[in-house]
Amino acid sequence: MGISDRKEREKQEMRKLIIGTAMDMFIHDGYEKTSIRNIAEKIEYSPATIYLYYKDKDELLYEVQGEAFAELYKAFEKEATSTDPMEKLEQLLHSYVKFGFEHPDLYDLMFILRSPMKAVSEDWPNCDESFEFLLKTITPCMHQLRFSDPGVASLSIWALGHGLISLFIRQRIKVMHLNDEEQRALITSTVNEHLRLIKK
Amino acid sequence: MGISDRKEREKQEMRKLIIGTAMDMFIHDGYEKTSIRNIAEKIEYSPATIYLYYKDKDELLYEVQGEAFAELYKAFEKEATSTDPMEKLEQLLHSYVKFGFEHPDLYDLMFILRSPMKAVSEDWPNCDESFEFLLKTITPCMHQLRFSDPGVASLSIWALGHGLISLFIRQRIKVMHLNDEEQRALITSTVNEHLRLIKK
DNA sequence: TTATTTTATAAACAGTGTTTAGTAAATTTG
DNA sequence: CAAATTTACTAAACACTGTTTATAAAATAA
Repeated sequence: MGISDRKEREKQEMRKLIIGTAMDMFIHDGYEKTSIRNIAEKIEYSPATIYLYYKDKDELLYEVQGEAFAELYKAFEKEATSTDPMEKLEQLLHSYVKFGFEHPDLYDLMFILRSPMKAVSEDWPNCDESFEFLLKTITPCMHQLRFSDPGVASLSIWALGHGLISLFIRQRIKVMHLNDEEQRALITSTVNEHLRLIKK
Repeated sequence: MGISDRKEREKQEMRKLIIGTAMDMFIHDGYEKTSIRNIAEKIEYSPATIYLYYKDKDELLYEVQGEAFAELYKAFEKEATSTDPMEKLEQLLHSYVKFGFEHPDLYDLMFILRSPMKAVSEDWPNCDESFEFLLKTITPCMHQLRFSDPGVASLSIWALGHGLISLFIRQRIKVMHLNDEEQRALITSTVNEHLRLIKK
């Protein structure tokens, strides 16, 4: 069965080539502005070929989201390393916001873009891990936090971070009449204030 | 000048017909799924006619956003009426979240959708008023809040509310494995907790 | 009534996601 | 090895999209 092994390998390589290229183009030009035809052109295949490996553009987004969630998790592992539970929680939130600042297009496609149908009906690939990281970081902090419920605590922290980044990325903070640098500084201040407020 | 008066009046009526229809369709089917052709068909004009009254689809969104921001402001005026500053602030945040729950498609187009170019270069119509409402509600509360800066205070409250609603609307809270009703309840709890935390 | 301006549209352009029918190459079978 | 079959790929088409242009009809001005 050497031939079917190689064929399977080649199939997986082709899939990797497609989503790798898709991810690059999503980051550079955004999801909506990246067309199947553009992706096909870059990998020097016909547009129809992509449909032999992926059901539709939605599935392409779904797969790229999986890669992106894995990258976020890696950032968490690298940056939220403190042995002190509270400090680790602070590092985690800062890591999340930093990810949004440094990879706005990835963040967009992970948390702002309309969910692909596959993600709604099934599960998000590598997304649970990141949320688990938050939950497991919060748990040992609960006695030092002004929350009684871990669900409320985690959602409060996540929503604040997400709210700040998504308002920034989609340029809604414009109503505050600040320039880019001032906006980033204000967001960082607000994150720090929130971390202060939730502490007992 | 009676004729040009009537013409101006007719022009404004046509504009109202177009954005009124556009708004209805944006709410029912969403911005992306509503096409200029669909709008034209509904008002029984050719697609090209719409371009005599509005520059492009972006401008249509910009105008509808204006209407939507005005509606949000009206909701604020109706629901945040307390004479007690702190209570008024609580009413305001609850009004904001309620607006998101009750008009998810409007909320989407106001705060989540990519900004129209016109809104980036110029100003958002009727958006400043709503943010001003928040600022003016917060100002007399400052001495009772655990914030020193009104900018941080207003952004913290806005970002939390927006974070919760946008994660809900774009179905990201799915990772917490709760049903729709549980999600709404958790969001309301988190709002109440935040209001408790920011108080001195 | 004629000339001019205004208003509306049919048709086209360049793009999109996706499907279908057909071809050429690789593999399996006799 | 040759024939049959499966696999991999693509050209072309379908049904859309936002937008522009050239043209016709209606309303107004001269």
